[in-house]
Amino acid sequence: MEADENASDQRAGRPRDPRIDRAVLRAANDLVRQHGYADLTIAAIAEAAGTTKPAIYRRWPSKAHLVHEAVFPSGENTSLPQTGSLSDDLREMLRRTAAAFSEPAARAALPGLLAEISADRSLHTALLERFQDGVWGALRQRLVEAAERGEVRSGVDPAALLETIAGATLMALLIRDTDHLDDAWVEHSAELLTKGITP
Amino acid sequence: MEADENASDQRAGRPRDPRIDRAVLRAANDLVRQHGYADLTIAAIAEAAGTTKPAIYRRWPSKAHLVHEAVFPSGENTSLPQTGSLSDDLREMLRRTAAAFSEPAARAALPGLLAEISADRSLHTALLERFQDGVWGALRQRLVEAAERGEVRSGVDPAALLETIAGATLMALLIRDTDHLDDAWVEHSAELLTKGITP
Amino acid sequence: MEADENASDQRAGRPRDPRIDRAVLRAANDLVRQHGYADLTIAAIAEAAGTTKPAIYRRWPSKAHLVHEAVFPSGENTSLPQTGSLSDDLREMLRRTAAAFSEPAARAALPGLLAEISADRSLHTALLERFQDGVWGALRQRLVEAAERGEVRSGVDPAALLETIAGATLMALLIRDTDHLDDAWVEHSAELLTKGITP
Amino acid sequence: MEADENASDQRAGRPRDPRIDRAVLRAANDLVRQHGYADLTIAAIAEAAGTTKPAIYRRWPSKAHLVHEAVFPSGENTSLPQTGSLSDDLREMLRRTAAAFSEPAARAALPGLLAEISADRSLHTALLERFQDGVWGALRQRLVEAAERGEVRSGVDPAALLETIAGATLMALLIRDTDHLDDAWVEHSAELLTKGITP
DNA sequence: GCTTAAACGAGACGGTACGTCACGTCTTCTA
DNA sequence: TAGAAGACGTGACGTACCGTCTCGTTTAAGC
Repeated sequence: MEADENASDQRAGRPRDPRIDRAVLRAANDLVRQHGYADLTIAAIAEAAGTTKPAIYRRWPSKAHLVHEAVFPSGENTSLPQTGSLSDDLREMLRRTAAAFSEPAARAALPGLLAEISADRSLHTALLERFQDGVWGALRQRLVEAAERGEVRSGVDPAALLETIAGATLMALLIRDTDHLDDAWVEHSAELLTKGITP
Repeated sequence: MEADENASDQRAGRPRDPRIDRAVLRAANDLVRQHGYADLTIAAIAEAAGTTKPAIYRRWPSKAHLVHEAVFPSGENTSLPQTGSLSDDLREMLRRTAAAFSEPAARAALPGLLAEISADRSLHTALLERFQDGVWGALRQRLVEAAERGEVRSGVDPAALLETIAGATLMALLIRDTDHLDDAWVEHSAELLTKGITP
Repeated sequence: MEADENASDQRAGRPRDPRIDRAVLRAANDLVRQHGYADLTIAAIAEAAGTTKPAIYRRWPSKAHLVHEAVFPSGENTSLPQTGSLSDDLREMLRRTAAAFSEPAARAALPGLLAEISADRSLHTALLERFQDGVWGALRQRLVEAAERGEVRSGVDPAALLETIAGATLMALLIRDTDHLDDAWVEHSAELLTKGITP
Repeated sequence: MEADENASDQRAGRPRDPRIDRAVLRAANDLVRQHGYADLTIAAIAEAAGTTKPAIYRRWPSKAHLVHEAVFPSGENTSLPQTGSLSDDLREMLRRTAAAFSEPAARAALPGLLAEISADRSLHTALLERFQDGVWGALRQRLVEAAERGEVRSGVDPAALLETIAGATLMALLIRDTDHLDDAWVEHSAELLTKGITP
């Protein structure tokens, strides 16, 4: 992220053991899926990862920072397939958001993460960036292109549309009993939003 | 929960002091607004209300049950004005949801409440009922009526629409920096959804 | 200790469980004897006593306060036998001090306690009172009586003599390898001090 | 410990920087005086000395070993002036012990050192040697000479007398509030012990 | 001049205890 | 029986310091 991290990346002192980073992220993902966010303790993560609490606190300032990284890894595939159709783009976007939020670890962690986000600005920023750099960025680009082609009526705010997609997905998962959102839900929601934004 | 409050509400022994109920709800509302949900403690509520922890636990089974009652009082005005226009109904619905969620205590408590809801079925039920009995019930009725008049295209699921409204509102508040959602947001969202559901 | 603790000793709220006090003191005494003062942890004491850390911290402000009470119980027999001879009094005093300091728990705890005493005024006071109320008070009285009978040369300071007795005993235990100070040591020290204070 | 410092002291590799030894000893002395033994950390000493923890652990095996060297430097003046009088020798001995123990760094460190000594044999040996080689050795010699001249009654154990001197001094400093022991204390104690050992 | 080996600064490491906090319950006395 | 008061077991918190280790970088002595 910073320019001075390339060449002489090596900071003084003993370097952090990257195996610990990986083991902790994996343990956090496992445990949050098994026990839920509230019953997740740093000590348990440390033990499952074969390390100690201080080693974790050296890397992440809080449980939320750790879990958000464990549950939404940054390296996820972000490229939307070329569909050429705004309707298909929306459908794919909904499918992906639903899939990401339904993934067991994410489903277990999201409500807790949202609670902490609303009380911690640094987390807020970190989580938003993680999504902007991922799937959402791609859709925003498609929307802009579609608008240029005249397929989107003027007055549609891309950011608001993304909020609606994410919010509808989240709320559906929170309210419904089901474990995941099926194709019918995706279809139904895509139709609603497509009709909502076409001229 | 309400069934045991019938005719012979009077149980043996000293009756509960209703002033404590009121003082606790008021204190919970104040404190959650000032310190947020996570930093809210039962002991602090008890002290601010001039009573004690056991007196609170006699009335509410957990912090979440108390706060959800303190933040979304059951006696709120629920009747939608007669507009006759589905578009106006939607707009009013969005306005009310945004207002309810933006109210300082609700804003501070909602994320925390959602986190606990997703881990506690009885809370889940309680919070949903509170909303179904309130504003959401009215809109559902309007939707059904509008559908009968042919103003809503077939295939629109009222429950999904409500989820979308609530989710979009919640997500906008979570993501944006602003304290409240302005009229432009309401207008924009109403237009999106109106177009989305009309035949 | 305070006058208002008699009649209405009962403070509001649930009273402390006296069995916990006893169990903790016994456990502290056991553990300090087995593992030494430095390796003694509050958590281990709590576990051995069948209780918890907060219950201990409610009663004693620090490990040192707890241990000093566990190792030098206040109810010890304090009355010196009537000997009528200053020399015998001194010998008995040395014997008792040596016995008290040599008792396994005391031997294990004393160096650590002294270290904490020198950094904590409240402990300083507490430990001194514990001894003044015990054996040392009796000897001081004997010295005064002997001085009145002319058996002690003027210029002898009772406090300094007590310091010498306690200091010699402590230092002998710290420096020597032996577990306890034998009769020969008592005899030898008594003779030194008797000759030192007679006119 | 000293044996490997003979002729070919020079081991392969970069030699240790003697300025670090001096800086660490000075920093330890300063810090123990300011903050006391318990609140003294190796990291703080390292920082104050402008070096690092490993450099310290390369030189001293533990905090106690370092502090005992920092607080009782080995090069102190040890020769007692020739008085020819046992009484004067005792007085001088008490004066020196009181001075050594009252020196601010020693006063702050002694109780903590004693606590660690009683749990670590190697420290025990090291601290005793430091004193035997210093002032105490001289007095022991005087006592033997005085005994040969018949100025000391038979049955007086030089070791026990030294213990009494050191113990009385230590205890006086532990118990009293004063910063140092004045001449009156020295006089009083010297008289007590002189009378105690003369035939 | 090159090699070698240890000291150096920096800082992460596993480990362990700390003292505190809030939970929700229980026990006492009093109203 | 409610209420005020406060102790209870439980369990996690985040921090601190220990003494060790692993880096990359000097610094001499010896070849």
